[in-house]
Amino acid sequence: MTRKADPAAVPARAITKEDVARAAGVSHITVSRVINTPEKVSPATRERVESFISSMGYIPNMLAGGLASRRTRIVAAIVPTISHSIFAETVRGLSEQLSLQGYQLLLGQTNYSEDAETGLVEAFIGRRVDGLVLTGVQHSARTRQRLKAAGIPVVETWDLSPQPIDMLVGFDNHAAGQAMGDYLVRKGYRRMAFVGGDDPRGLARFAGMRDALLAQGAPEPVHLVVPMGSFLQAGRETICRLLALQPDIEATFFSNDVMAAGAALECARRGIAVPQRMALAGFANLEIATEVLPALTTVQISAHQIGLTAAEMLLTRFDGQTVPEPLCDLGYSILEREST
Amino acid sequence: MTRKADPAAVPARAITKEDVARAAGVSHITVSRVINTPEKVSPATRERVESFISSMGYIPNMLAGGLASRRTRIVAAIVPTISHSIFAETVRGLSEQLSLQGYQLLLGQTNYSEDAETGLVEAFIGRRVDGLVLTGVQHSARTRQRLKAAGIPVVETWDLSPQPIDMLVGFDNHAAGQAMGDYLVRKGYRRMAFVGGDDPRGLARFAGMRDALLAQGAPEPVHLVVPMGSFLQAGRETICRLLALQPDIEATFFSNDVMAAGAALECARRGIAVPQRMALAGFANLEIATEVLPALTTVQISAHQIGLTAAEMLLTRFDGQTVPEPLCDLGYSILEREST
DNA sequence: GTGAAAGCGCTAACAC
DNA sequence: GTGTTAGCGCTTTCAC
Repeated sequence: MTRKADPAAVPARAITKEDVARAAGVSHITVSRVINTPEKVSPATRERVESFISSMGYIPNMLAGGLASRRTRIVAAIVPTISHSIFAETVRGLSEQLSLQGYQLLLGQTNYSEDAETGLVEAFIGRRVDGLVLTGVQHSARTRQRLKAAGIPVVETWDLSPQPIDMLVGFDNHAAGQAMGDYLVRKGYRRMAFVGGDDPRGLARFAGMRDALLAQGAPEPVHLVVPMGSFLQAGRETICRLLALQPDIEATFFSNDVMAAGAALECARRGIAVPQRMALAGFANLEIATEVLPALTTVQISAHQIGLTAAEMLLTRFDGQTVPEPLCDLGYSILEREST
Repeated sequence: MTRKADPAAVPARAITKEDVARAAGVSHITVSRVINTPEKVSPATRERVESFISSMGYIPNMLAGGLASRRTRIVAAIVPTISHSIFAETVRGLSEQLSLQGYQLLLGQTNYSEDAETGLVEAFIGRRVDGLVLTGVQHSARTRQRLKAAGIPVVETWDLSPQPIDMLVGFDNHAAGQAMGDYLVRKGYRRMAFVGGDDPRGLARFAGMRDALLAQGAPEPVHLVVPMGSFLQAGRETICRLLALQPDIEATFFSNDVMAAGAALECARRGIAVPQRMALAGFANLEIATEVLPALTTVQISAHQIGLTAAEMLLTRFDGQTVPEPLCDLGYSILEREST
């Protein structure tokens, strides 16, 4: 078997529009039209070219296309982490909606580091992505400046901002924390704790809760900051620590459902009655919040919808249109369940 | 305020190497060298060029670079779904390792559809990704052929294959299922069930379990196929259905820990003693397996390591070197906990 | 309906 | 150490 006859042999160079054009007896621009604007080609040539495209296994080089057209059909998303499902739903929504229109998703993870975000933004601008989805509204000066200079559509998510870079889809973290604080006070809890990360959204939720408690005459809540990472375990360990240090705490509000679920599991293990001895509340209304025992009171937000809406905004802009509501507040609501 | 004077104005066109070169009084190729091979430029010019790069906010166009160099520094990964953490850990490992070397991750989700995978593979080849990471070893003929023709490094993951496309890092799903079957028989269980999706890996795990039970003289296990989606809930519902239909089942092996955890939660809710009345086993050793009550016996595999190893294999190949062990079996082990 | 020419911004190969 | 030349494969613009 000679090298040449081997059908599985890897060709030295990929097939180009030129190759297809030559085979079909047309110019490469006609091949381009068959792919991008088929209505501008006569049915006869179109069919011939199409048959050659498929028989030769031609796959257009989108790098070259993007360079020439200045459109890559790539959207980048930057999230703190893809694990533990908090942002995974948003990414899923984005990816679903985008792929419907032939766009691809470039993914970046910051591990909650602003420097990492800055680096990723530059890398993605270098890739000439058509649009960018950011988590949160707090970004380095350098990021904001680069984004402005690049002039590409940007959607900030998961928060609201007085000065958005461009578009935004999220909800008010401070108000959501406040609403939970109000709710817990109304339920009769007074001595409370908040457990969350030191990211801007977690801090805003705490501030909201604290404001609510103080306004209602309840004591300042204990604030426990946990490193981002293994969430269930963090919830379990935190509730232990809390009960040891401040046995009089009556309710704990966790910045996310996974941590709250970890706490609920630990309470079950140690025979701590929830909510009688300790009430538990979470954030995000993830699946685990309804499934754990007792089911968790939580703040319902629309993680998946954030992704869908962000994608729609971007697609509208790519289409040359103006987004009617570039600042979208998806809101939140308190979901009362058995844990409080 | 004139348009021109506005410092925030978006320039008509992005800054190029040419622009930087002109400002620094060198040729564009020198700018290119400063960025790609700084050691080949004299310290004096290097510093000057660097200062212009940073003051002008120049970001290289990697589209053009990729077209010219035939290297995009992009790796694509295709997973069934990013939600529910089963593959999220692999993606995280990949992304971590790749970003260390300046590579970016293009992500695709198939929702367990082979057609979707085929489409994504073509789209990614069109983007001229430097490498591709696939989930599983079962792919359409078209996918295999496209991949072969493209000649790019490919890593298949999460399974073993007699005929890998290129490289592979995974474990033997059949053997893992068998090991769990053997273990459960050894523990004295006889009437058992398996719950999983109809994806190749889930089916292989079931087949392994069945082979083990039959070989040991236990009855054929009941096989419940569940749609992929909300896993905790699926686990809960399945265990209800199972107890209603086959009350004599003594142990259930779930194709993933999240489903098994859902079942454990439901058993707790209904006062079903685990493992006395019903033993539960999961797969993957996710965080939830250790945190749920009772902690779940599971098959430990290395989801994160799969991503790391895949990235290392690709990087080695990008570096022009040969991967010493292109077929990597990461193995598995039975982790015995309280649920069996 | 189809094609020719120009150029997107960069790197590779080869000069000097 | 630095520059010149020639593409990479495509789309855009303008002819025909």
